[in-house]
Amino acid sequence: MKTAFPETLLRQTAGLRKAGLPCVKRMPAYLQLLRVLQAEGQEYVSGTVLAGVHNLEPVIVRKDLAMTGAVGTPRIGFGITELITAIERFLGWDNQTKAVLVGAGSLGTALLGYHGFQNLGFRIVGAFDRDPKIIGKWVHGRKVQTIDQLIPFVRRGEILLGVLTVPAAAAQKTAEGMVRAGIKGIWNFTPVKLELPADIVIQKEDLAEGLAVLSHRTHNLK
Amino acid sequence: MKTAFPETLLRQTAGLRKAGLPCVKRMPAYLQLLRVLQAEGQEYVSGTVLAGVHNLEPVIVRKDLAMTGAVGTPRIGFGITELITAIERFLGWDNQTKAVLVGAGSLGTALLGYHGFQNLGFRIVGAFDRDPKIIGKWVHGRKVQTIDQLIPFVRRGEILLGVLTVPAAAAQKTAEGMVRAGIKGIWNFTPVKLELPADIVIQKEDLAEGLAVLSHRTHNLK
DNA sequence: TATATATCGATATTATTTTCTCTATTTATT
DNA sequence: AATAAATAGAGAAAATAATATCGATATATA
Repeated sequence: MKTAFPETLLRQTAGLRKAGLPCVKRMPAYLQLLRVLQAEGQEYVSGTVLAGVHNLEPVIVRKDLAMTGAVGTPRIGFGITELITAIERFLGWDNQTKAVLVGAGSLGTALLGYHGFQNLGFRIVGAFDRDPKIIGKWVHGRKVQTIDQLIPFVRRGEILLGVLTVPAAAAQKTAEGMVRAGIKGIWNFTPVKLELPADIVIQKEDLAEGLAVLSHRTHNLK
Repeated sequence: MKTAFPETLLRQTAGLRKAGLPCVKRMPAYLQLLRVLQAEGQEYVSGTVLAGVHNLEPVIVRKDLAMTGAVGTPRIGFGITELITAIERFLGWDNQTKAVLVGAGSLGTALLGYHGFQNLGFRIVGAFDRDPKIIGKWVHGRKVQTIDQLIPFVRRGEILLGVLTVPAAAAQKTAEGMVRAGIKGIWNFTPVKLELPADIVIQKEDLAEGLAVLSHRTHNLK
C-alpha cells in the first residue's frame, strides 16, 4: 500500500508523461465551460460536473486535468481560477496567445469573425493578404495588410502562431514566408501537405474529416 | 496454414467489423488524391503511393482500404475507379451526397465557398437563414432562402445532411427544425451541445481542438 | 522458363487510450 | 465526536489503434 501523498501543491506527474492527442483536444471544451462558470461567479467545479456537460466519463476528466498539474480537493472539486490557469499553461495559452492570419478570403474572414476563440484566450491580431482588392479593408476589426508587412509585424509582436487560409496554389510559398518571419506553428487550412523545417509545428485542419464521420454514421444507422 | 483466398470479388470482412474513427477520418484524404490521379489519367495506384503522399504507413492504408471492401492486385495496386466507388459507398457518398446549410453568416458563407468539398463528391445544395438582410442574396452560387422553405426543400430533395452554422443562441431551436424537416445528420459548428432524438447523428466540429494541439506542441518543443 | 521484385492480405505484436476498481480525503450531518 | 456522502487520485484491466512480420501473387527481367 503506497499511499504517501506528497504535500506539494504542484503535482509531480504533470508534464512528465507526454499528453495524448485526445486529451489535448478535450482541453478547450473544459476551458470554455470554466469561463462560463467563472462569469457566473462560481468558485469551484467538480470533475463530475465537467464530465456531465460534455458527455464524458468523470474518470477521463480527472485524468485530463491531472495532466495539467491541477490539484482538486475531495468533496469540493477544483478551484475554477486555478484550473483555468493550469489548462492555459498546459496549452501554452498564457498571456493571451497571439496569432496572425494569412489569406483573408472567405474562410479567413470567417475565422477572423469566429467568436469561439475569444473565450479561449486566443487572438488573431493581424490579417494579411496578397490581393490588392482586399488589402486595406477592415475585416471583423482588423485591417488587412500586405504580405510585405508580415515580417516586421510578427517580429515586433513576437508572434508564434499563424493561420494559413490562402488558396492551395499559394500555400507552400506563403508558409515559407511565414516561417522566415519567425512563425513557429502553422494552422494549415489548405489541402496542401506543407514541406517545412522539422522544428515548425504544423496542424492540418481538414474539414472533410468531420464530414466523413457524419456521412458514414448517417448511412450506417443500426 | 490457412491461406484459402476466396475467389469472390467483394471481400467478406468489409462492413463486418465496425470501422474506427481514425480510419473514417483518413478516407477523404485518400479520395482527394484518387480524384487527382484519375484526372491525370492514371488507372492504378498502390497503397504505398497513397501512404507516401499523406505521410502514413502503407500498412495503415491497406487496412483502411480493406474496410471499404476494395480489393487490390499484387504488384499492380488498386484500380482507381473501383477504389473511389468503394470509398464513396463506405462513406455513404454515392449519388453526390447533398446537404443543406442553415445559417449563412460568416462561417456559413465560408463553407459555401469551400472548394475542398467539390473534390469529395459532397454538395451543399441549399442555404437558409432567418435574417431578412441576408435572405434573397446569392452566396457562392446559392440563393439564401427563409427557414420556412427548409421543410419542403429537404423533403423534395430527400436530403439527409445539414450543416448548422447559426449563432449559438439559435442553435438548439434551429436543429430541432432541421430534424422536423427530415434531416438525419447534423454537422454542428456551434459550441452548443444539441439535445436531439437518439437516431439523429450529430457531428460536432470544434475549431478550438486543432488550435489546442497546435499551441500545445508549439510551446512544448523538445 | 526461371528468378527477382513490388505489392497485397493476414496475423501477431506493441503502443495508446479508455474504462474499471479501489483507497483516501474532506465536508456535511446526526 | 462519529458517521455518511461525495469526490480526488492511483493503478490495473480492457478496448482500440498503430506497427511489424510474413506468406502469397502477379509482373518484369534475364
